[in-house]
Amino acid sequence: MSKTTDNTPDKAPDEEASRPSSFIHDIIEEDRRTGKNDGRVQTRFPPEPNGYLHIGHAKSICLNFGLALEYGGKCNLRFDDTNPLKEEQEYIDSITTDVHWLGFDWEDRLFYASDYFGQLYEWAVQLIKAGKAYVDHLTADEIREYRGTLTEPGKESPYRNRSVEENLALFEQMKNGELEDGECVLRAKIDMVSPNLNMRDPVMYRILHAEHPRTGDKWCIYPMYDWAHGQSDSIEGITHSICTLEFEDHRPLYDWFVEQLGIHAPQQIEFARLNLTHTVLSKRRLIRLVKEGYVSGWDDPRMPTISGIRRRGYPPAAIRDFCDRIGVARANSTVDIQLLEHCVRQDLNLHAPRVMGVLDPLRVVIENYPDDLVEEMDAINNPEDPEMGARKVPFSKVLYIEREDFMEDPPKKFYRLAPGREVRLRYAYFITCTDVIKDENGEVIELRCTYDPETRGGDAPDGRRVKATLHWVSARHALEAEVRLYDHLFIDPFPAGDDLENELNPDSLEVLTHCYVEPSLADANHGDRFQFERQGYFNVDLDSTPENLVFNRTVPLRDTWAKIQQQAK
RNA sequence: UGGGGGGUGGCCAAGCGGCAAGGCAGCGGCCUUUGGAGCCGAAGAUCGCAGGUUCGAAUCCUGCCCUCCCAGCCA
Repeated sequence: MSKTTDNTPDKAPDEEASRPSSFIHDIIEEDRRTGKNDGRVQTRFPPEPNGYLHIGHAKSICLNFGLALEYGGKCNLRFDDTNPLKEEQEYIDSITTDVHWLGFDWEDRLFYASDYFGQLYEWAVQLIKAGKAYVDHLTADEIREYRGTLTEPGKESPYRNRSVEENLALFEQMKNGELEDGECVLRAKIDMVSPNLNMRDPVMYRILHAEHPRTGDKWCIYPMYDWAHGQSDSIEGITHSICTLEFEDHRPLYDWFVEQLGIHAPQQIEFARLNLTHTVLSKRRLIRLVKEGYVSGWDDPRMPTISGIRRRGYPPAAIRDFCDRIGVARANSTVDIQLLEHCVRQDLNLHAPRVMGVLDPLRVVIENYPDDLVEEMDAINNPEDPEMGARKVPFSKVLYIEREDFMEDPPKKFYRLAPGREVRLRYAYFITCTDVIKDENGEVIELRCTYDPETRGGDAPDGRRVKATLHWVSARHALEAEVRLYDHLFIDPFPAGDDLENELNPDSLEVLTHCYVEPSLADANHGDRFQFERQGYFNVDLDSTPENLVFNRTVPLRDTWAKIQQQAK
């Protein structure tokens, strides 16, 4: 993969910079101190290929790959593909794309749980021989009944004490496809009265005559998560197997299998998954949004999916920064989405070239400007980074400015253009509004202004000041564009995400047409990110063509004027 | 009313017995050819509650309250 500044995580161990601290770092550092695993750090990111990755996964990805980077270890990418009924190649492809996009590289360590089906089968036979596993012919319903409840102990299956020979023969039949789906399962023989339901003889294998994306029809028995995951970790020499809190109750089982087999024992460590305000991050709800058409797809720029935020224009470095800042802990929490937006702005402020674009155009005619003159004004590409250079922006007699930058009868604190008032056009001239033209409905359709030739570039030789600087675009030279404005998907900061009809923000998407942008944007490519001065950060959408430019508003600039207006209410 | 977790300013989160970091949000001000950015400043915490141990407790002990997870042949 290509390594660019934009896409390379900076986690090299350094002395002074404040290293992230968390209970996981503490565990790892203690392990290194005591020489556990020879001081090695090996992690993995283990997605199930049954959906698209979202910002919550990014937290796990940054954590796992980040720890490996910090401690000179390795992080594998492993697909947990043990359920052919739900998994598809499409998801595998999107996941690898997304992890790479986030800036992480698993080199030659791309693995699949299905790589280990053979080994898992042998180990299962080993457990059967040790009297630690048995084939159970109870139906699914019966197994549930026998499992007991949270407060009542379970009871043992009548098949629990079959002989080793019988179990071996039956398991062989399961593997050979001689039995029907659901006819029986292989179970671990542990403890039916354990207060931890996971220990009440958990199912290890079920029969599924299903085509697997990678192993095809080679297998008709598939391992359950608990049986596959820890053993896969062990095979790969994982030292710290990091997962989310809901697997905490599975840890005793994870440890039990590894101990019975006498194989390398990774340490499972659980952390709290990410929740974000104004959105949902559960796979089920995200699927509904897509399948029921509330959004245009998995990559709709309003979606919290990696593909969605990528299309929206969020830089991967901003996501990484966000993941560093939210920390890792065991307390369930919901992070304010404003922190994510802050990280996006901070990255884009430094890296996005500035351009001018008018979203809601108001025509301005400079009456004392020569009819056919065109001047090329010098504009700085990024005041935060001189290395980004400068460009020329054409100026002429007829311009467009932002409609909201003019008020006929301005309130107190409104510094922008008004009748008789002088303001600066960015990188161009001071202009003064001399007349307001309206249509028959009284709506302002054009402004007449004069300019001061002495102020070329934006400074007055006599030292006089103006209170506002407006962005603008030359009417003759401007490119027409469509601009899509986005807002939070859900109105409520803590949506249940079930009653979509009422919970979704009806204004989460606003499409603006007939916007005008400066001509330099003609060569912009898909994904290119810009700051439209005074408005926000935008990128070129996938739908954009040279004939029909389309921009997404990634995130607006902070807007203190809007705040003042709010306070006035 | 079984088991396993968690409760530190509005939101995250450090802290690991010596006297509550930091970030986001919010609030002032400075600066500014983006009302952006940047800079400066102030404010904000009975550390879930109640006891106890200790010279000293957010940190240790006890009890209580609240909250999250678990009864898939999903992961």
